[in-house]
Amino acid sequence: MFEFALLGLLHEAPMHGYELRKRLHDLLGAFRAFSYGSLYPTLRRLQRAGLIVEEGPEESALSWGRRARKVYKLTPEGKERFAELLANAGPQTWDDDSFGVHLAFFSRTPADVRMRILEGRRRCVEERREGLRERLTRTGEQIDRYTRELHRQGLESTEREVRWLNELIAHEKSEQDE
Amino acid sequence: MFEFALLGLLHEAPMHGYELRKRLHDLLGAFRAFSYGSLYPTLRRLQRAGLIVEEGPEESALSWGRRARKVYKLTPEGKERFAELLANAGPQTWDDDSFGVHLAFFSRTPADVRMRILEGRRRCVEERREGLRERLTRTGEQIDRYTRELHRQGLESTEREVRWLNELIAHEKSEQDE
DNA sequence: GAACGATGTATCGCGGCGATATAATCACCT
DNA sequence: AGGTGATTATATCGCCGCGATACATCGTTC
Repeated sequence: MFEFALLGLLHEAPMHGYELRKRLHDLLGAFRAFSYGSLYPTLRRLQRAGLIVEEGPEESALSWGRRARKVYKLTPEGKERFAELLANAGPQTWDDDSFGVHLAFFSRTPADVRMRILEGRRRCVEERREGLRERLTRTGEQIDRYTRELHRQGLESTEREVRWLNELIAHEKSEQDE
Repeated sequence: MFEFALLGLLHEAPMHGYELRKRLHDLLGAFRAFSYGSLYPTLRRLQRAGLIVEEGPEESALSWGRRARKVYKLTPEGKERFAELLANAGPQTWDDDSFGVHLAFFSRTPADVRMRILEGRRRCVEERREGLRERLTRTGEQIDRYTRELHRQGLESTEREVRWLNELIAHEKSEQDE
C-alpha cells in the first residue's frame, strides 16, 4: 500500500524521502498518515527489490551546501510493478485505507481498472451498510444507547458514501461513451 | 486498544477467546476487525501482566464433550488497569479506530471522562475538517479531479460527524444537570 | 548569538493483521 | 453408517505501519 503510493509518486518524478512524505501528506494527509517509521524502511525494501534506484549525484551544480539527500527514481521494473499492482486491483484495494490512496492515483489509472475499483468499493461499503442496518433493526438483545448511536451514524455515513460512489460511477460511465 | 476492549468485555463476565472475538465482532464489526492474529497474543500478554487469569475448570458439570477452551476472568489488577485506561483518556483515545471502541464502553465510563472523550474527538474531527477545507479552497497547484472529489466527500462527512458529536455532547450536558 | 522551526535521514520495539494449521463438534444429506 | 461442510476453538508466523526517538543542518527571527 505504502509501496503503491511511493511507486505512484515516483512515477511523476524522481524524489527524495522527505519530499515523498510531504507530497503524500498534503495529498492524503486527512486520510492516511504515512510516518517516517515506514517511509525509510519501505524505500529500502523497494531498493532491494530493484524497483527504485538512487539517482546519480548530478547536483553539485547549484545546491551543495544543501545536505545529504538521496534522490530515488523508478527503474523499468518499478514501472512494471506499478502497472501490475493496478492490473491486479483486488479486494484489499477497496479497504477503507487503500481506497483513498488508489483514488489519488486515478488519473494514472486505466479507465477499466478505475471502474473495477469504484464498483468494488461500492460493494464493500454496501456490505458494511447492510451489516449496520441489520444490527440496528434486529430487536432482541437490547443494544447499548451509545453503541446504537454509533451504528446510526455509521449507517448514515455509509449511505452517503454509496450515493457518492454512484455519482462517481455514473460520471465515469458518461465519460466512457463520449 | 485491543487490550482496552478485552478488559472491557471481561469486565462484564468471564469468557474464552473465541467468545470475546465474537462479541467484539458484532459489537464493532463494522468499525474494527480484531483478528485472531492479535487476539491470542494479546490474551497471553494480559495474562503475563497479571491482568487476567484462566478460570478454574468448574465445567465438567454438563458440557464435557465440549472441547478445550480457556475461560479468562479479570483480576483486581485488571479492573484497576481498566479504570486507569479510562482515567488517562488522552489524544490517542480519539483516533478514528479508538474512538468507536471507547464509545462501545461508554455505559461503563464515568460521565466526566465521557465528556472529555467526546470533546477531544470533536476537536480532532474539526482539525481534519479544517485541513480539508483549506486544501479545497486553496487555489494554485491545480488539484486532481479525483483527489478533489475525495476531499469534498471527506469534508462533508467530517462536517456531519461534528454535528453528530455536538448532539451527543448536548445530550450529555442535559443529562448531567437533570 | 541563540533559539526555534523546518529540512533531512534513520532506527527500534510493538501492536495488529492476514494467512495458515489443527482439530473436534454439529447439522444435514444420502 | 458415512460423507461433507459449517461452526466452535486455539494458536503461530511473518509482515506492515506507527509512534517515539535520535541526530544534524539550514534559514529566520528576536
